[in-house]
Parts: sequence; structure tokens; C-alpha cells
Amino acid sequence: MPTSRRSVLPSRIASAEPGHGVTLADVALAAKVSLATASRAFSHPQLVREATAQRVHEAAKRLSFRPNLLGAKLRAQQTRILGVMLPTLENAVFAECWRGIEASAMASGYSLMLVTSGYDPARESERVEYLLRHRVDGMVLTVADAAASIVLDQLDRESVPYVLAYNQVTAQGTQHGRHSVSVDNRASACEGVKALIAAGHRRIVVVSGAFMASDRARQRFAGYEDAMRAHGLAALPPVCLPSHTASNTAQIRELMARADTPTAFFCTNDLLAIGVISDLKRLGLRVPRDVSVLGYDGIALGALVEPPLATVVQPNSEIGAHAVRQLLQQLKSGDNTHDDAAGGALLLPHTLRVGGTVGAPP
Amino acid sequence: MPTSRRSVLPSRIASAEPGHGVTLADVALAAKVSLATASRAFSHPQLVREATAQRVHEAAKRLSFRPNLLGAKLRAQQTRILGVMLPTLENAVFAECWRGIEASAMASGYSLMLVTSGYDPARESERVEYLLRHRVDGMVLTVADAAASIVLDQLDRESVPYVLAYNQVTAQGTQHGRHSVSVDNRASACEGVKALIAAGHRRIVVVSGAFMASDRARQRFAGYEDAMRAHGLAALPPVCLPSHTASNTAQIRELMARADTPTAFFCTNDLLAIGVISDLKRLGLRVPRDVSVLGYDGIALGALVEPPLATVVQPNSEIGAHAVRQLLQQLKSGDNTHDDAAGGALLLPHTLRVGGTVGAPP
DNA sequence: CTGAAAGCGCTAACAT
DNA sequence: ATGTTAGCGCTTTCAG
Repeated sequence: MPTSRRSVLPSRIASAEPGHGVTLADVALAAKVSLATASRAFSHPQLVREATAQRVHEAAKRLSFRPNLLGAKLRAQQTRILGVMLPTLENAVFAECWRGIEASAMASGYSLMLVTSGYDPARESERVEYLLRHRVDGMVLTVADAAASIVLDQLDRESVPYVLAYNQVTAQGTQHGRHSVSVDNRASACEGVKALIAAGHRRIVVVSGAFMASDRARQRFAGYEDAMRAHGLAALPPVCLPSHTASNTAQIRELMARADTPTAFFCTNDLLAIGVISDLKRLGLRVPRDVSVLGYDGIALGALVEPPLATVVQPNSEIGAHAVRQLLQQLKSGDNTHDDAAGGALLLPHTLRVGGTVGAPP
Repeated sequence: MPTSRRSVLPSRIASAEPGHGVTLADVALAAKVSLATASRAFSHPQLVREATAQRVHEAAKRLSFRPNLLGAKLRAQQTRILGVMLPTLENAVFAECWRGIEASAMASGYSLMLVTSGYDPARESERVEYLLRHRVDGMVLTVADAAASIVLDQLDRESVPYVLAYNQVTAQGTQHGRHSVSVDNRASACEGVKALIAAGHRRIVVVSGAFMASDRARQRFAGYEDAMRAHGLAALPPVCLPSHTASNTAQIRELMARADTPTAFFCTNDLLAIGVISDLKRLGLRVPRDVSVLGYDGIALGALVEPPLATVVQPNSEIGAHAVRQLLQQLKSGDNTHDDAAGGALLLPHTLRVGGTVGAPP
């Protein structure tokens, strides 16, 4: 009678908590089958006679049995849990991405464990270690700078399967067998800036949050340089605004007070763009009448405001969904990241949303 | 030699994956102590001689041992994992709340499992079941309508410890021993509307997303009625906009075309408010010159736009942090939710942000 | 098709 | 202070 030993546990109220404390052994007992058969009735129904399976399921329902995933996971030596590390959810880009991640993981029967890093490398390491202790089967993550990431190096060393989202693996990263899902940051930024140029702009300034720390900001800046160069225009030095969200009226004012005041801003993300537009308004400037602003990300909010934010649109939830799919595939084809020749950067199509905050120069 | 049996597992590459596959038994062996002592060196260092503990830790580092939380959790019969169910992260309110939840949980050594419900009751049940299978010790959640929530009833029945965030437990909920952390929705909304009235507005219309489905929308509407009544004004019927984010220019136009056109809108959340402001602009109306708009939530973005969104500010990340703290306390004081007399609604202070999109009526 | 039994990695009595 | 041992709930050979 393997059921009676549970009474040693402190203050377990027998029937007050249905499903809590009912084990597969109890179900087996109630269905008058062995533990093994009960297990099979759930995991491998084809290995058990129809009628027997029925009995087991009935007993399970009657006892409101809830399988304890912990036991299964421990035994199976794989958790079917995916770790997800994103910089923050307060930037809608990542919130939208999470939607894709969750949908994709759920659809494949995988669970998720989310942590945020706040773009802080120290926290990145700590959180990853934390995910690893939970024995996640793999991870989807966005790091500040993939090219200089201690945490990715560690993951490579331990050959933990992972897929980057948004960070775009470059030639150098490919050697490590890294995988990534993103848009083509450089080409898409170039396209966006070309649209600005096509609208008549010549003095275009890039505005970026932590420029040095973000690989994407740098890639997008390179795209800007490409576009400017292609049209024989001088690339201006980027302006770095301290925070991703705070208003920086002072810096903007200074910029607009210079001799050759820019006629357009290319902000490396939408949140920043929205902040810049507000700063501009505060200075009495109208957008796009006096200055044009182009963002990057394509968060839903951008389409909501008036005028709509012109921007380079990434398929955020798709990026998340594909990252999971990619990771799952990697898991299936053996734990070793390095054997998959199809690895590297998966580039998803971007689109341009123009009009709105982009117009002709004054 | 309990270490050699692991070789039966399929394709385990011995030293390629440090930490992966190294068990406490290996560490014990290397440190020449028993499994129990090795365990104690980590969990109860005071029960072990200094020098011994040292040896164990060294061995652990040398083998890059990473504890498998699964084993510990299974044995401990508590996972130290908290489930979190939020409607969506794409509304910044919940993203901000998550920040508080994560910080608070991490600080207390708890892990998190996040799911989103999309305000869909069916998905709510499914996701909660999912969390329960993972044996979360308790949950923090926000449901569409706490008063009519199947999932909360289930949680009550099974006496799973949980704390509501944003949903405000009312007298009826208190009987079930429910806990919640929120602002005082009704009083704060009332205050907000009074500010509108103080600015000179008389014809104030409430705009809400899914009104019938959201308890908070209803409570905030009640606050609006209180304010109107207190000033002898007629409460107008609320306007329900289908989506939380979509633009609804047509409906707004219709509203503004009526004889007694409202001079102010009270939107039951900030995202909605931002949408309404854009719709108004599209109709050629200026905010707050022609119409005033008051939001509710206090998302960071609202302070960023120009003019800044007038709104009722909730301490979102605090709500999350307190919900976790509350839950942890509940877990400590025994699993039974119903014995805690201190239960009920924890109300956090709200603030008002006026000016910006609220001005005098035309 | 079903059962018995051996663990997955860890912790906590219970002995020394 | 340390070792021995018995499981946590589940899956899965290996035998019948």
C-alpha cells in the first residue's frame, strides 16, 4: 500500500486540495493496474489496451489527478522548458516578440521561463545561470551586443542550444555556429534612410540610445552610412541619448540651434523616436512640417499615434515565433549546435511605413 | 561507484558540456565526502565543518557543478516557482508590473513562470492548469473579471495560494479569503473626474474597452458616476470601443457630431486614451484646446508624449512587487488561504497627473 | 498487453 | 560532524 506514507508530511489535508497530492500511484491503484500501465495510458496510449486506458483515465478524473511535471522532467532528463531572456518588456518590441514566443512554444508543448536583463551584462550572466539551473532545454535571447557577449561565449562553451532574437549573427558569429532570427538591420536601415533622402532630405542625423552597447544600433547606423554614401551625402556623427525613454529636450534643442540644422532624424528605435518627436514639439517645432522623424521597430503604438510614426517595421511576433521554431529544430537534430550547416542568421522581411512623421524638408 | 551508470544515456559527451551531467554525487566523490555532506555544504553550511565545506565547494567549482533544481524541487515538495498570469504584455501597464514582480521574486529567491491570457477566460483556465502542473507554489494574476471568474473559483476550491494584481477584491470576494493588490479604482477614478469637473467640464463621457468584461472598467465607471453625482451632473452612458488598441475614428466622429458634444473624455486606460487623442486629431480637433482627455494607468509612455497624457497614475511595478510579497507571506503562514484575517484588498496610493491633455473646456 | 523494479538528482531523517 | 538510507513522482527497460 504505497499510498499511506504520505501522511508523514506536515499537515496535509487529505481531500481539501484535489489534484494536489494525488499521484499516479493512487490512480493506478484506483484503476487496478500497475503504476507502469497507468503511466503508459497517458504517455503511450497505443501500448495499452483501449479498455484499460479508459479505466485509468476515469480513475484519474475521479481523483482529479494532476500529473506532476517535475517527476517526469527529472526522469526524462529534459524539461521541455525553454528559457527566454529579453532586455525589458517595457519596450513594446519585446512584448510583441514575447507573444510570438509564447504562442509558438505552447503550440509545440514547451514551457517558458522568462527573465529580463535590463541590457546589463552582469545581470545577463546571472539570469542565464539561473535558467541553466532550471535545466531549460535551450534558450531564446536578445543580448545588448552579441559580438562582445560573455554570456554567449559561455553558452557556446557549454554547447547550450540557443537562438538569438534581434541580434543579427554576422560572419564572425557564424563560425561559432550561432543562430539568429532578425531582419537585415543594415539593409533595412539603409532603405529607411533612402526614403528620407527620396523625400528631399540631405542633413539627416541618427539618434540612438546606448550606441556603443547595442550591436543593432551600430548595424543600423552602418545602413545609414550606406544610404548617405550611395547618394554622395555626408554621414553625420550619431547623437546618443542617455536613456531609451527619457526626454532629452536640452540635447535636441542644442542640435536644432546649430548652423546646419538637420531636417530629419533617424532614431534607432520607435520609443526613442516618440520621445524625440515630443521634444521637438516642446521646442515649438512641428513634425513633419519642420522636421521629419523616422523610427525603427514598428511597434503597434507607432501606427496609433497621430501623425503615425514613419518607421522600419520588423515582424516582432514572428521573430519570436521563428526563434522558438529554430530552437526546437536545433534541439531535435541533436544537442550539438555546431553540426547544423543550415545555422546562421535567419533574416525575416521588414517593411517600410512612410508618410506620417516623414515629409519634405522645410 | 554510483557515477558510472550515466553512460547508458544516449550520446552523452563526457566533458563537452561542463556542468551538464555533473551531479552532486560526483562532487561528493571528488571531495571525498558523502552525498549528504556535499548537499549540506550547499544547503546548510552551518551543519558542516568549515574545512569540509571548503573542499566540497572547490570540487564543485573544479567540476563546474551546476545543481539540478529539479531534483531538489521534487524532493522538497515545493518548487519555489511562482506562476504569473497577465492579460498581455503589450499594454505597458503589465510590462511595468512584471518588472516589479520579477525584482521582488528574484530578491526572495523565487522563480517565475509567465503566461498571458489575452483576456480570454478559456485561455485563462488552460494556462492556470498548465501552471498548476508545474507545481507552482502560488500565483500572481490579473483576470478580466474577478467577480465572474471560473478560474478563481477553481483556485479557491483547490486552495491554491494566489494574489490578484489590479483586480480589486470587493466585499463579496473577501469572503473567499481572496487577496488583491491594486489602487482604489473607484475612488481614484472619482478623483480624476473631479479634476475634470474642477477644470470646468460638465459633459464628460467615459470611453472604455470591453466594458462588460472588465471589473476595473466598471469600478472606474462607478467612480465617474460618484464624481458626477457629487456635482449634480448627469452621468452619460459609457462608450465602448471594441479593441484596446485599434483606432476608432468613426465612433469618435459620431460622438462629436451630436448636439451636446462632450468637452472631455475619461478613458479607462492610457492606451485607449492615446488612441482617442489620435482619433480626435484626425478629426481636426486639438487636445486639450477643443477637447480634454484623461487616461488611467500612468504608463511611462504617457509622460513622454506631448502634451503629456493627463491620467490617474497607478504604481505599476509596486503593484507587482507587493503582490509577490503578499503571496510569499501567504505561503509562509501555511498553505491555507482562509486563515489569514489580514487578507483582502491591499490598496496602494495612486496619484493624479493633470495638465497636459486636460484643459478648460472651449 | 501488463507488471516489477531501477533509478533521474537531490534532501532529510536517522544513525553513527 | 559526517555517513547511510529512503524516498519525491514519474518513465522505462526488462520480464513475463
